[in-house]
Amino acid sequence: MHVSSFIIPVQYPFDFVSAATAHGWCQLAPMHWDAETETLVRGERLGSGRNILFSMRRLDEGLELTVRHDGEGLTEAERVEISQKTMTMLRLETDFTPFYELYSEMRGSSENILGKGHLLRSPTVFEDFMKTICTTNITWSGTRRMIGNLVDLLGEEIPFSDGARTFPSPEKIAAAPDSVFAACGFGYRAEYIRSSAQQIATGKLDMEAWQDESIPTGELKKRLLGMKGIGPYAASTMLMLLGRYDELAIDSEMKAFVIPRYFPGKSTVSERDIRGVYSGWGQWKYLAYWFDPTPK
DNA sequence: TTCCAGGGGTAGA
DNA sequence: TCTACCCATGGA
Repeated sequence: MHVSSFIIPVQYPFDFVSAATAHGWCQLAPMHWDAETETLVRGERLGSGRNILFSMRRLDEGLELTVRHDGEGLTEAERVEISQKTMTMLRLETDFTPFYELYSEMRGSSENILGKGHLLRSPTVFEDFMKTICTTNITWSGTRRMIGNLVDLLGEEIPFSDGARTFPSPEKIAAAPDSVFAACGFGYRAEYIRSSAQQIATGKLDMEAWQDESIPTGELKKRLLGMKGIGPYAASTMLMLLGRYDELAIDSEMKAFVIPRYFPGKSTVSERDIRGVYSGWGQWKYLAYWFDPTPK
């Protein structure tokens, strides 16, 4: 086993712990958050064909990446690939300054928000899509179970990693037998997962192209809603993961947050009223909700 | 047993 | 555009 370690520069303020843990993605395989060491760990298959386990940790001089792998030392291309995946996962290239400025304007100070906003995402749009499908109409424990099963049953083994695996490719998921889908416990979501993986595996769909910032949000939303299994909630969640924060993903969780704070005494509130709560936040509505400090 | 979860597809108005 | 009904699965 080899352990390689290197540092990638980070522009501060950047709140790494917030980025890694502010939403539940760090609890979904093949990601793992070690709270004690404040380290984010993930299994990954590199373009070179090598399967690695890498972890990231904050240092004053930047983000330290530690990579476990077999065979020879990492090539320069592999280091670049790991760095790029890290940048994607933590949105290190996004400038949240306009959000902090608006936050300061709306709430009087940006002290509590500086460095936050980098909600963790997967290295690929495909992985986030699979995970988003598995958050619909199910408890969070169910989401974790389904994704954990998917990674255990179809992900590739990583040497010297204590059983860690990679997230399976679209091809692997598309080709998996029904028995594996049943064992994952997807329920009726199985056909959505299978068909989207097949569209990618057969080259009919390039989901990674959705990262293109020149696509208008409205157009992106239309494409998302055209996918089986993606409705208003899932489309808005995907838009957030794609770095578009102007839509709210209204689900039972958001209602449970908003109603006692903004509509005390009411048992139900229309989606229109919920949108009204964050209507003044322009391009940053989702983050305004996510980092809303309003007490109950 | 029934209800429902970080909803969505479909049919019918 | 809106509503009723159905959808697998597991936990409460």
